[in-house]
Formats: sequence, C-alpha cells, structure tokens
Amino acid sequence: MPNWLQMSTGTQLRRGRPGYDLQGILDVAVTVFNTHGYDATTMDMLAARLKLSKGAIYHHVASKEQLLELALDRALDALEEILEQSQDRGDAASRLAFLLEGAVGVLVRELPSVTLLLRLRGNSDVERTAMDRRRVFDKEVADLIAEAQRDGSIRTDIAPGVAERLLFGMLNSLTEW
Amino acid sequence: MPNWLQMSTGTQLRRGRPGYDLQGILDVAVTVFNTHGYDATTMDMLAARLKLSKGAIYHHVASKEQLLELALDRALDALEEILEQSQDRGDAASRLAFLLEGAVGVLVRELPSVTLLLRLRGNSDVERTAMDRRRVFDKEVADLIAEAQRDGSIRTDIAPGVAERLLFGMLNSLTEW
DNA sequence: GTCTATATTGAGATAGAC
DNA sequence: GTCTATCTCAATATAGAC
Repeated sequence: MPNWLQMSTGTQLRRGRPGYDLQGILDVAVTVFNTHGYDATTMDMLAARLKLSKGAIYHHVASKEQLLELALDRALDALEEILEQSQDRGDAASRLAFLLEGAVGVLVRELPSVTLLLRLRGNSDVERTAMDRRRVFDKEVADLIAEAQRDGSIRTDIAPGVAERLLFGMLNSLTEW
Repeated sequence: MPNWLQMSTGTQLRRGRPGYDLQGILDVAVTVFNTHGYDATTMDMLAARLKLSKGAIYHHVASKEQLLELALDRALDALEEILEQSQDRGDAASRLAFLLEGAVGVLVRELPSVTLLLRLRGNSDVERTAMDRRRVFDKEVADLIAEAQRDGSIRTDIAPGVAERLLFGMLNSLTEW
C-alpha cells in the first residue's frame, strides 16, 4: 500500500484525492504554525504542505484564524480537563501531584498546540481569549500551590510566586527542545 | 521643558516636529517588534508610536526588514565583541568567566534586541543570516566550555552539550521576565 | 525631515464548476 | 471534497510637495 497519506488518528486516505477531515488539516496547520510562526504562515504554505488547493482548505475551516483557535482550544481543553479531574483527589498535595503529572502528559500528547499557546502575543481577539483562559488556569494552579504550602505538605521556604515560576518554567522549557 | 521627546541616548527633540535619527526610530521599532512580534508589526503601528507619518520612516530606513536587520546586528555585534575581548584573557576558565560576565552585561544593555535574536524562526534571508552568526557564536562558546572541561577547571560530570544548555538556558530564560 | 497622496503586491477569502 | 479563477483589502513601499 504505497499510495497512502497518514491522516488524523486512525484514518488513511488516497494521495492525489486527499479527502482530508478537519483533524488532518489541523494537525498539519499546527506543525507549520510552530515552524514558521502563525503570522508568517500563509494559506499557500498550508495548501502546499497538504497537497491541497488553497480553496479546498476553506471547505473545512472558515479562516486561517479559526485554525489557530481550534489548536489553542485543543491545548486549553486538555489542560483544563486535568485541572477538573484533580478537584476530587483529596488534599492539596495529592491534587497538586495529580495535576503536575497530568500536565506533563498533556505536554507529551499535545506539545505542538501547547507550544502555540505559550507563544501568544495577544495580537487578536482569538489570542487574547486564549491568554485569558491560560491566566485562569495559571491562577488556579498558583492557588493550589499556596494551599499545599499552608498545609505544610510542600516546603515553604520558597516564595509562592517563585515556586510556581520554577514548576512551570521547568515544564515550559520542555517546549524549547 | 514639557514639550520634549526622549530620542536616542543623549538626544532630545521637539514634539510635533520629531526629527528622529536612525537610533531613535530603531529603539522604538525594537520595542514594538518585541511586543507584537515582527510579522504582526505594521509600519502604521511604528508610525503611530513615533508620531510620524509612515512615509517619513522611509527617509531613515529602506524597509521594515532593514529595521529588523539593524536590531539583530546590534545584538550580535555586542555578543561577538565580548567573545573577541575574551580571547586574550589567559586560560580557558578565565576566558569563560569573562565571557559569561560579559554576556550578562550585553543582556542587561541590549535585552530587547537579544530577545529578537532568540525568537527568530528563519523566515527570511535576514533572519537566517542572523541565525547563522548566532550559531557560530554558540559553537565557540561550546568549544570554550569543552576546553575548560579538559583543563579540569570546571566539573566534567555533566555531558558537554548539557552544560552549554544549562548555562545558556539560564541566560536565555532571563528574557522571559 | 516630514507630509499627503498613490502605486503595488502579497495573502486571505469567495464563487462556482467538477 | 477539491479545483481554478477571481475578488478584496491590508500593508509595504514610492513620489513629490513643503
């Protein structure tokens, strides 16, 4: 079977008549956004990479910006789901441990879209909305760390903000590799 | 003296008739590039920020891309000068110490243009040329570290590439703050 | 050195046939 | 679901007066 392109998970389609679904388009878009940056990416680049005409892409998405929005939602949904699941996991230290482990898992599975999220500059409503969601997430994690510190379940000789920076600085630095 | 704008170092000019020199234009451009990213920055933004017409900017530079080029040259010139000065500073450990101290100094003085340098994606000849110069610099630092390790003047229980990553990861992380 | 036009073009998006 | 062709507009850059 030489004539097949890898589409989104579990899907395969004939080359030359790609027949992409949204996931397949999105996967490629996220990759190219990460390589060249969102602004420097043109629809022509995406079309070339997909071996599709530019026009065909618009059958799947309304705009270039929507591709960004979908990618950012993917990352944020995954992070927020971990946070959600951590809620009913006992004391603060247990919830924090679950959350950090989960966040690493998200990073492994969704590194490209998480990287996009971390590089936002707030140049549009879509970017600013995603940044807001990220800030809420960051805040809840900070609160959880503070709570665990009050518990005495993690060391308190580090200022709260510093502990958060260290933890997420570590995680975020993974995206540079 | 209410009616003055801060221009490049040591220069002041009347508001309304800005009379910028290249340095003043460049300082503002680098700031805006860092805020919104190079691609998302428009000449209209720069003009608004400078309180100048778009056309006037082209009296000082040939293109938007030249502004980027000048900024990157500024960062690279500063880094390379430190490397140059370190050459005749004795043994590898001394040269390395001088270089690291100097690199921190460059970061303090030229943080905005260094930040631009660290964020390049190689989307144009200008970007790729700057990335090449940076790679040469990185390589020379790596060699110096390797030499200091052979000397026995710094610990060798860390793999060479890792030591470099740690050192420059630390420095580069300063740009995130 | 700055201004107000205006020219140009690159890239996002649409229309309609297949 | 994809294609070709075209529309539209924003953004870079230029021209020429002050």
